[in-house]
Order: sequence, then structure tokens, then C-alpha cells
Amino acid sequence: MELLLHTFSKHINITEQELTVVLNRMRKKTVKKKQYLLQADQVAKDAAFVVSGCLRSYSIDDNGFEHILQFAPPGWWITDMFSFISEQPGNLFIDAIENTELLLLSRKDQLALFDELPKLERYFRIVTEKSLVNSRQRLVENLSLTAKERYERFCNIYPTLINTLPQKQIASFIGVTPEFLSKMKSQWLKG
Amino acid sequence: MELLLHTFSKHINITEQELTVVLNRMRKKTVKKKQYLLQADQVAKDAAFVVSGCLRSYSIDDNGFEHILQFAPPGWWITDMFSFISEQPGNLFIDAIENTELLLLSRKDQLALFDELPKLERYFRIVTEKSLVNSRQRLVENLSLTAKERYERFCNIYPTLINTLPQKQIASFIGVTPEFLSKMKSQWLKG
DNA sequence: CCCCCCTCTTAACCTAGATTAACTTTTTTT
DNA sequence: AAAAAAAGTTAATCTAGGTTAAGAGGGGGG
Repeated sequence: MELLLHTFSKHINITEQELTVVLNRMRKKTVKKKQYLLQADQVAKDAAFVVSGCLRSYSIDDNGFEHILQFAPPGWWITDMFSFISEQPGNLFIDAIENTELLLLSRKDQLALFDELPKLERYFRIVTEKSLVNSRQRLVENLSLTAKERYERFCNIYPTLINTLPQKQIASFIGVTPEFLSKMKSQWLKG
Repeated sequence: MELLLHTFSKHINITEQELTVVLNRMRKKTVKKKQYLLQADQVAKDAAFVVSGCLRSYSIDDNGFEHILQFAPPGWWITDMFSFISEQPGNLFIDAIENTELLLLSRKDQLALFDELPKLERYFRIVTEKSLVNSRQRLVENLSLTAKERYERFCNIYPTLINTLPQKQIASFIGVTPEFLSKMKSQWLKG
């Protein structure tokens, strides 16, 4: 897959042979729109690399509300990191926003690759560092910005998603109710 | 330092020689209570390992409010990860809650050690994975729990900090005003 | 030892965003 | 193409938590 090669190449130099070694450990999978890749209480055996389509990860709280943690368009990795590294049942759901093609890599295979191909451990070290920066940034923004400001940030950061995504899910990501997002947008047009 | 050895040993096997290699790249530093290790707009050249005392990292928003991201008691690492990995000016402050002894490791030295000692890259890969799990978990909790529930979680997770920390800082960490935390605690006694 | 600054408390009032509910529009299923 | 389900809108009402203000400890530096 060229997309996978391109994605690795952003952070490490990798040869075709090395890419083949990695690909031999990965399995293709497709998930249709609205179907689950993972549900809460399952163990996330795999990390998923999105080739086409889009996935989302979210938790459901005690009141039944969804809180979206991540969208994964093509070229992104997604999993329930807690479950993936601890091999314990997690509390995240991952499902497909549209028909999606994936490459799966199990934790076992990932760890084996880290020994075979130290470059790959470096790649994931870097990707994880960046995800951490991202997650902490989002935490700060949730604590310090208003709903309107968070919506604007979302539009800037995910300009491509803004048109394809149901508004409901944008609301869930920025941490407001769909009703309130709708209200904000109409006040927008007036003010 | 035995604490550093012990901390590495939780995730990797490391010999005394290897530890020496690492220590040769680290510098001792002390920071007195209320003094800064890092301020916003500076580049975080170093990651800090806390030997004794306690640090905190936080951002200050446009209204002058502090939002605490992390406390670092002995055995923890702390830095402004964004700045540390991008080598650009960051937006976090790090200061000492009490007189603190540190071991500093610059990004340059860290990257050099990753080449010399692949084990160390593994160690930081694992630590970063865990930090990511933590940060995402906190994000979900901020979106789904009430202030009271977040306070209870804090008490469970940091039982040792609860007595040493000014209540103001606990409020900042869980994302409420000091006034509201105070109010919650008094309602607590009544209810 | 005292003063000043900082932390904590209490209470009245305020607001961003949630809740509820009824309705409209769009999408999906058959 | 009809029917059903899901998504979005609007508006009234409600509340968790913020803001403002004023007073009460309390500990560290001169």
C-alpha cells in the first residue's frame, strides 16, 4: 500500500523490503458504515490503519451520551490504546462513519516487529508522542475555550470532515449537545 | 540514582553500565518552591525526571486562569511535550510546588541515547503510550463526569497529593473555580 | 513579632449550556 | 415511492458551575 509507505515516510526512512515485512504482519479488513470494529468490554487486539473511509472512537457515559475521542480519516491509526497495551477489556467503541478499508496490526505482531525492525518502534514512538501532544492540547482547550471557540477550532483543524460529518458528531467531539450547536450556528447567521 | 533505576526497571531490563551511559547525559538541577523550570514562549530543551519534591505543568488562558495538566511527584517525567519534540516555543509553564531535585535530559541527548541504547527508546515509547492513555481518560472524564465526581476521582488517584496540595491547585486540575470546590466540600459535610 | 500576601470560605447573583418537547427535514429501508 | 428512522431546528425552561465581593484564617519573610 502506497498510503502506508507514505505515512511511515513522514517520520522514518523505510525500504520496500522493510515495508513488506510489516505488511506480512498486517491483515486487510473492511468495515461497513455504522458497523463496529470494537465495542466496550472487548479487548482491542489490533491497532487499525485507515486506508479509505473513516472511523471514530468514543465512549458512552452512564447517561448514555457518546463522547467522541478521535476521528480517523485515511492515513491515521486508531485503537483503544488502554486495552491495546494492557490486553484488558476497554471502554471505547470504534465504528465506521462510512464504508472503510483497514489494515490491522495486532499488539503481538507490533511488539514482534519492534524487535525485528527497530525503525518501526521509532515510528510508533514518534506517532505516540504526537498523539499525546494532541490530546493534552485538546484537554487545555476544553478547560479554557467556550463552545463557540471550540467549534471554530474544530473547523480549522478538520476542514475536510466538516462537510461529511453529521453535525451531531461534531457536537459530541467538541463537547456540547446537538441542540446547542444548532442554536450557536443560527445565532451565528444573525450576529 | 536508585530511583531512576527503579523507574526504568518497571518497563525494561537495564544494567548498571547502561544506567551510567544514561546518567552521563543527564544534569542535576534543583528548583526551589515557586520557581519556574519553564515558562510559556520558551523552548523546552529538556525533559525533567523528578528525584524529590514535586513539579506541576499548566497553561494560562486568555483570561489569566491556570489550567494544570500534570503533577510530577518523585519518579515521574515532566516537560512541555509539544515544545520538546518540535523545538518550538511552547505555551506551558512548569514550576515547583516544593523544593525539588531533578535530573534533566535534553532532546538532543535523548535522541542520541535512542541510537546508542535502543532499550531507552523502548522505555520512552512505553511511558508515552501510558501518558496517552492517561490523557485520553482525563479528556473523557472531563466531558462525562460532574465536578463532584471528578474531585472524587482525583482523591482516589492522587491520595498522597490531596493533603500536601493547596486546594486551589486541585480545583485547577479538576477544572472548577476554587470557590466552587470550597462550596462542594461544605455541601459534602451537610448532605 | 507583626505585617502582608495568599488561601479559604460564604453568600448573592449571573450565565453558558443542558434539558425537554414539539416540529421539520433528510436519509435509509423496504 | 411510501414508511420509518435518524438528523436537525426552535423555543421555553432549568441548573451546574462561574462571578463578584467581602470577610476570616494563616504562614512565611523582613
